[in-house]
Amino acid sequence: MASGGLGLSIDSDPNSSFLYHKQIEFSTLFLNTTTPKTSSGNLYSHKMDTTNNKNKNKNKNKSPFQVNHEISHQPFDHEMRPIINELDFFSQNNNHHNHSSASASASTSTPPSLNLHHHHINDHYTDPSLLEFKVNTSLNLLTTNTSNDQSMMEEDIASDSEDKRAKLELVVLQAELERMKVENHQLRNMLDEGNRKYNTLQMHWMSMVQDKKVEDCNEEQKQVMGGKLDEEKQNGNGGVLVPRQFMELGLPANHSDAIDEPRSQDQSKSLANNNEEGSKDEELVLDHDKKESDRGNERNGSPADRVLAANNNNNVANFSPQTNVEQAEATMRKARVSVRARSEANMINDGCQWRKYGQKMAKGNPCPRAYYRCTMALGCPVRKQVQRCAEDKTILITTYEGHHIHALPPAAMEMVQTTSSAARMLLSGPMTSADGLMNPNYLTRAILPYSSSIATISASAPFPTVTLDLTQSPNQNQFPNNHSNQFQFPFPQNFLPQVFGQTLLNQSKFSGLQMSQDAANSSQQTPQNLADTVNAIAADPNFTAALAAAITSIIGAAQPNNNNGTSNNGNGTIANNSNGNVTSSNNTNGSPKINNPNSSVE
DNA sequence: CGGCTTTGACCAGCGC
DNA sequence: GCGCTGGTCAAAGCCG
Ligand SMILES: [Zn+2]
Repeated sequence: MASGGLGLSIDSDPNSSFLYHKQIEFSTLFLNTTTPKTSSGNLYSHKMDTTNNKNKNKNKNKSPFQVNHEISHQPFDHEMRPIINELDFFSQNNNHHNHSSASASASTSTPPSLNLHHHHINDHYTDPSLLEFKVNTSLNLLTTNTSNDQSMMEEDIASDSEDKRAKLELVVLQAELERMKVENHQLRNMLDEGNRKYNTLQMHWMSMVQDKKVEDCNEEQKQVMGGKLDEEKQNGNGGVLVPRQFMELGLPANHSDAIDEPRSQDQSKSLANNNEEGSKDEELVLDHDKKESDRGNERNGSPADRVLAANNNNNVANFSPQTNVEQAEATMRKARVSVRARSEANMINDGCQWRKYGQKMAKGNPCPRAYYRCTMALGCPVRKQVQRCAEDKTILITTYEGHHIHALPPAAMEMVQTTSSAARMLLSGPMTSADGLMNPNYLTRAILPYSSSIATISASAPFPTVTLDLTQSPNQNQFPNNHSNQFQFPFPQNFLPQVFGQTLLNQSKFSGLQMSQDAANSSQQTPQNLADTVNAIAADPNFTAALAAAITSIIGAAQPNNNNGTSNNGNGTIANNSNGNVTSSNNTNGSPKINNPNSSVE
């Protein structure tokens, strides 16, 4: 609506913004005025005369050079009118040369004096003296009230033209404002794009470095406990399926795949940072015995527990020196995936068969919490808790824990993929180093693209938990108070991620499920190792801190407001609405299948 | 009768 | 040590 709307083609270049145009003109102007006796300097003086009487009067009393110099600086201060004149001038020139139609419209609406001057300038462009003379003449005509009718008419025309110009300027400014907005938006997009690419490269680099480090660690571990590894392999091959799984869980050395490397690195890193390595190892062993083995030894009632006990005993007997493995195992078994979904039914149909083994009244929730155990395979250690949300009883919260030892039906796969995507995004998502180091209850958040799911991950010990919220739209503002902590972040595809991915739920063990994000690593890694590593990673504050530091270094520049070191709550949230780099295969539709089991949660 | 649910009891962890 | 809470067990009962 701006250019040409009033018959004047102010901006000859529709793609360029007004301000940019102005700046370019300014630079040209300044350069010209710094050079004495240049024709362009007089040109500006002349242009001022045509539009500004005050300047025109001033110009009369000054030498051409002074006038030119003074006026040339006015646009730099605040006055926009000279700028437009200048633009107008050049646009007319451009129009003359490039756009005959536009120049025609401009000439029709331009006062005769303007055209006259313009032509004079063009005609005598190379003669400063003549030009100056013309300028003075023009001044007299416009500013002095002579009895010349023609001068009166020109004055009226000039006043009319000023009104038009004022309107035109307003319109032009508005248009330019719009252009600026659009351009600003485009620049932002470019910046985001650049940041995203940079992040991806950074993540890739980190993963490569990490892999290399962990390979070294694995080699060392193999040298230390080579015999035990063979023993472990024998158990895994000849034993029952269930024990083998747990052996895999706790035995990264069995698989020198890259997936084990992050954990080893993390732990080696943590150990290196800890001066009390020996005592820490002992604590880890004891803790593991207490938490896992003792339970199994004392409770041999259920087959699952017997399996747990057997595995724990094996692990302890075989790998008590290998605290890394045990720590990872203990951590992994505690990793959880929580799914929130609206359901009138009492349980989400996740494709598995469950047997209820307990029910308790949870604190702060009038609805009881039901405990289920997977019965699809004998000894499957997977358990889940089902509970209705206290605030909204239509929301069913299902929390999974453990890893299936059997193939899963398609219905379960959907849940797996959805949750995996969420976990992958969350793990690969950013967090500040401060969050990772200072806040044990680190929480991040992601909005799954192409789905109405919002996922959060809490790395709080001892249960790293991924929460997939299927009840809300990503558009909803769930954390109005945390906008300052939210920023876009693209998820790298090849970082650890694919990892967590399969993981916490790990429903895909032995199922041959391929993550959509099949990086070369994932194809080489066993799902169990993925799960193992992911859980260890999620629970390892050192790793999360390192990851956070790296990511923060990237994001910090783009998001200065992101408080790296001043996060004062443990729930600093990070929102991701990136829809670019996450190749999520999840087809979540926000309405998981519901069945009507006999069990009752309420 | 087998599988499942119900439900009270038990245990461990944690904070005071 | 005590109480609270979460998690689990297992006997009893229900159901197809
Ligand atoms: Zn299972």
